Amino acid sequence: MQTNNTTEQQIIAAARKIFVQKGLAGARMQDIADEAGINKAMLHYYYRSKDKLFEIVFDEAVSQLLAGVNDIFEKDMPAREKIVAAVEHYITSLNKAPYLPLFVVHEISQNPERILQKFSNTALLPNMRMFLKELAVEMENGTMRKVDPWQLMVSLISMCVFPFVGRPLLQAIFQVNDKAFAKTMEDRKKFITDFVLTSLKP
Amino acid sequence: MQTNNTTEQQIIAAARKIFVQKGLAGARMQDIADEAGINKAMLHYYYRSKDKLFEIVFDEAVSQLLAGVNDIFEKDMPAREKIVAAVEHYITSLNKAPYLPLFVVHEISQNPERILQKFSNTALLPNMRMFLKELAVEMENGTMRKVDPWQLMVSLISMCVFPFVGRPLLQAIFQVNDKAFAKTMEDRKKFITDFVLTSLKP
DNA sequence: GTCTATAGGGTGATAGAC
DNA sequence: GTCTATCACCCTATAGAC
Repeated sequence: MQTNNTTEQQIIAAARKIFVQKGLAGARMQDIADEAGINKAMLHYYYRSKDKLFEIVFDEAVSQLLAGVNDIFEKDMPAREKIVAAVEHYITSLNKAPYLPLFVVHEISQNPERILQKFSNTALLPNMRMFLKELAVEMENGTMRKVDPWQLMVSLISMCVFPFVGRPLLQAIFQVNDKAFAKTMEDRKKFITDFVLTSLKP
Repeated sequence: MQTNNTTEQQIIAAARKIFVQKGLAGARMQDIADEAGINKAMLHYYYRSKDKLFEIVFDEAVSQLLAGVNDIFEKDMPAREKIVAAVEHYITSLNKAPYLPLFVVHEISQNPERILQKFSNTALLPNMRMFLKELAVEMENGTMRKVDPWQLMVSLISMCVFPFVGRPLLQAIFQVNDKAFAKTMEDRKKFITDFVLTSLKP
C-alpha cells in the first residue's frame, strides 16, 4: 500500500504490450522486463511465472473485447438502433486497440480450452441471444426482411472486426497506408449501418 | 531423382501442419521431425534452417489463400455474378483449409515486411482493381445502388473469411459445435450473396 | 542420405546479497 | 523490494560416424 502497486502496474502494462505484440510463444520475459524498465527477477517476484502473467493479460483482453457489447444489446431500443449503436461502439473501440482481436483469436486457437471453459460456466452474453430473438420477432412481423439472425449477427461482427484482424494483409493488397486506413475505418461505421439496414428493409 | 524427393515432401507436409498449427515462434524443429517420422538433423540437411523451411510453408500458404480469386475477377461476367462466384469459391476453399487465414494473418503481423515487399514488387491483383472499377461503372449507370466499392470489397472478404479466423471465439460465444459450424458455413454462401445483392439493388 | 552426439546460445526460474 | 549471478533445461544447428 506504499508505492509498490506502481511497479505491479508497470509490469502489467509492459506485459500487455509485449504479449499482445508477440503472443505467448513469441514473447520473452526479458522483453517484458526491458519494456517495464526493471529487472527480470521482479517479474517472477510479483507474478510467479510467465503463464500466470500471460493469463492476467489475456483475461483482461477478452473482457475488453466483449465489454460494452452486452450493454448495448440490453438497452431498450428498436433492433435497428441497436445495430447502429453496436457498430459505432465496436469500431470506435477497436480503433483504440486495433491489435486486440488478432491477439485474442490467435491465443484461443493455440489453446481453445482456455476460453471454452471460461464461457461455458457463465451465463453467457444473454443479451446477445435476446437480441437474436428480437430480430426474429421483427422478421415475423414483417417489419424486417427475413434472414437468418445468426448469420446476420456473424456478418455484423465480421464486417466490424475483420478489417482490424486482416489489416496488414488488406493494406498490402490494396496498398493503403496507416493514415488512410484509420480514416477508412471511421467512414466504415456509416457504410456498414447503411449497407446492413438497406438489406434488411422489408 | 530416385526416391529422395519423397523425404523432402514428407518434411514439407509435416512443416506445413506444425507451422500452421503453432506458428513460427511456437513450432519446434523436433515437432516437425516427429510429425514427418524422421530425424531432426534431416530437416537441416534438406532445408538448412527453420526460417528457410518456414518461408517455404508461408509463401505456399499465401499463394493458396489468394489462388483463384484473381481468376474469378478476370472472367467476363456481370459484377453480380462475380460476387456470387467469389463467395462460392472462397467459402469452399476455406472449408478445406480453415486454419490458413489465421496463420497467414498472424505471421504477417509478426513480420509485416515479409509480405509487403512480396506484394509491392508485383503487378498485384490487377483484376481485383478492375472489378472495383466495374462496380463503380454499374453504380454510375444506376444499375447498382451507390456504395463505396472498396468498403464493399472489404465487407465481402470480411464476411467470408472472418468466421474462419474467429471460429474458436464464435463457437464459444454462440455455443456451436464443429459439425454445426461446418454446415453453417455451407449455408452461409447463400446468405452472403442474397444479403449483399439485396443491399445493392438500385 | 540418415543417424547419434554435441556444441553454442537462449530462456524461465530461483538463490542470495543488499 | 530490488538487484546480480547462476542453475537447469530447451532449442537450433552442425560435426562426424556409418
